[in-house]
Amino acid sequence: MPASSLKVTTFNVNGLRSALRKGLADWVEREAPDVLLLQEVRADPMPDALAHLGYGGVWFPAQKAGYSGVALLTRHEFTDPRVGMPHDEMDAEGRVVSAVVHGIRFVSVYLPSGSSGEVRQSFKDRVLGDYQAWVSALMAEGLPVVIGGDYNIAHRNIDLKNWRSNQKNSGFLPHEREWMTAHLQSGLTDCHRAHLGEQAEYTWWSNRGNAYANNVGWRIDYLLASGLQVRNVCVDREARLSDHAPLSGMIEVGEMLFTDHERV
Amino acid sequence: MPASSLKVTTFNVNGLRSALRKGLADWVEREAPDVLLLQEVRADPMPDALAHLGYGGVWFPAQKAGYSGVALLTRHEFTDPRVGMPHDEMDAEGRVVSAVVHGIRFVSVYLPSGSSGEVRQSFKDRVLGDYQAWVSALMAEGLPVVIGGDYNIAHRNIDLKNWRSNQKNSGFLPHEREWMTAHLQSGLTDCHRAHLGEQAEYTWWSNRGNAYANNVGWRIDYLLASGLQVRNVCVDREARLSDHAPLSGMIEVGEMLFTDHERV
DNA sequence: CATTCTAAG
DNA sequence: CTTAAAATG
Repeated sequence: MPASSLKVTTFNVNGLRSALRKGLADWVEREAPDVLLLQEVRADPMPDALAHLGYGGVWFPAQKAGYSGVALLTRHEFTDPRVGMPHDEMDAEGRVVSAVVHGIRFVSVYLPSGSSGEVRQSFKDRVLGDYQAWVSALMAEGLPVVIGGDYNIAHRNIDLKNWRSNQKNSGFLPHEREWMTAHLQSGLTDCHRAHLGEQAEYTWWSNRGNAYANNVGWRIDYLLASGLQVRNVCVDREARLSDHAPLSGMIEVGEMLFTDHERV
Repeated sequence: MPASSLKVTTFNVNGLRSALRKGLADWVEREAPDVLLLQEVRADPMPDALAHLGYGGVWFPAQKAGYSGVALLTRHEFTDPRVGMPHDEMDAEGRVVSAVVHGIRFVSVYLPSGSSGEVRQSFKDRVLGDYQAWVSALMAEGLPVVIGGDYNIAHRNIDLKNWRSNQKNSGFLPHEREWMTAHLQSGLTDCHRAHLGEQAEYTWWSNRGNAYANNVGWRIDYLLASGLQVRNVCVDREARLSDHAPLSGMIEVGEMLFTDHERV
């Protein structure tokens, strides 16, 4: 067996059942990610959803039915699954899950939206600090880390179509952008941005108006990495399985990390 | 102009907006009822819905949005529109509307369902007495009366597929059936039954299971008449615009009742 | 099981 | 605009 690689996909499915109705299973079969990080599952755990393609994993639903919820699915063996982080409010909403696959800690995260009003914005602001601390502690454990998720923050002007008119809107507030800068400076590479250079590419388009047709989008989904490189990062804008697009990348892995029965 | 007739249709649309999406306007254009009695409109008044076909009329929505609501639409002039009856609970739910067309008082009525539990069954039972008194008073006014509506009661064994297993279910309870017998004996003809003889024909099929395909239905929608005859009563089982079928009949009317500008 | 409303995004 | 749930039938 030659030196191999792991494909990782992060995807806010906006309702796993909805995405499945639209053909998510075919997409997953075609794209065959080794690790699939899902956000906004909006359902109780569905271990059977992609089991026929060999995927198992960790589910972390919100307490409230039909709301939020994340999952980490993989065709490989995984260890040390963890759900939540030390933040009661956040954990009630099923927003972080992680596990180790081939010596890499993968994280699926769905940071809160603040767009529905002050209450949720201040919740989001409170979460950001605790999440940063949690990620720093995770990185300090020594394993390489790959985070995929919906941060509900566009980092820079090139990360949304209309940055000028959105400077007072949640998701592009100055303090959110500064938090994102600090988050990356804490030791994470924004793999998608690294791959794009200064080009614009979005991962989410509002359902309202003709945002998708006019490519009036935001880049709020990220693949972040610490201690390894993610190459070939790409957005599948054509998937149309959600209001977000799947974001994928390749991780180079030495052959010694694989065992035969895991690679079918 | 020869002696003419009025076509009347009663139809529980289970959401007027839904029925319009499924082609109600085409159905109305094709069938061209002179008077259209609607139940379960489940929307605020929609005077524009069938205006392009010449229909205007009286709307009586429930106070609660998206719930219940009746209407009486006609291509003719109408007088003395009335909404509700003296029953606060009933009137809050938009369940009776009437108007006079060509000297005939038409009524659109949607009697409550009792199937969701005791509270609603006892509401239904209370309504039945007051509704009977209201209809008797209406008939005493002297005009011929045509009532079209969803009574949520199957009268006799032949009025539902599985009468044996439904004897303890709301809609076929002994006291409801007795009420219906008394209602008819108060001076109303069950025009559909009169037309059918002892044949079975249903007007509603549950959405659950394969009730429609297996014709496991109930006859709970009625055309009732006092002081005139309704002929050619027919159910359009094929319409598929609702879980109910439209029920129509013809009323013979002397030519002197028509004025030219009303017949386009 | 289908409709509409609500909360949320 | 879309999802999913809740209430209602």
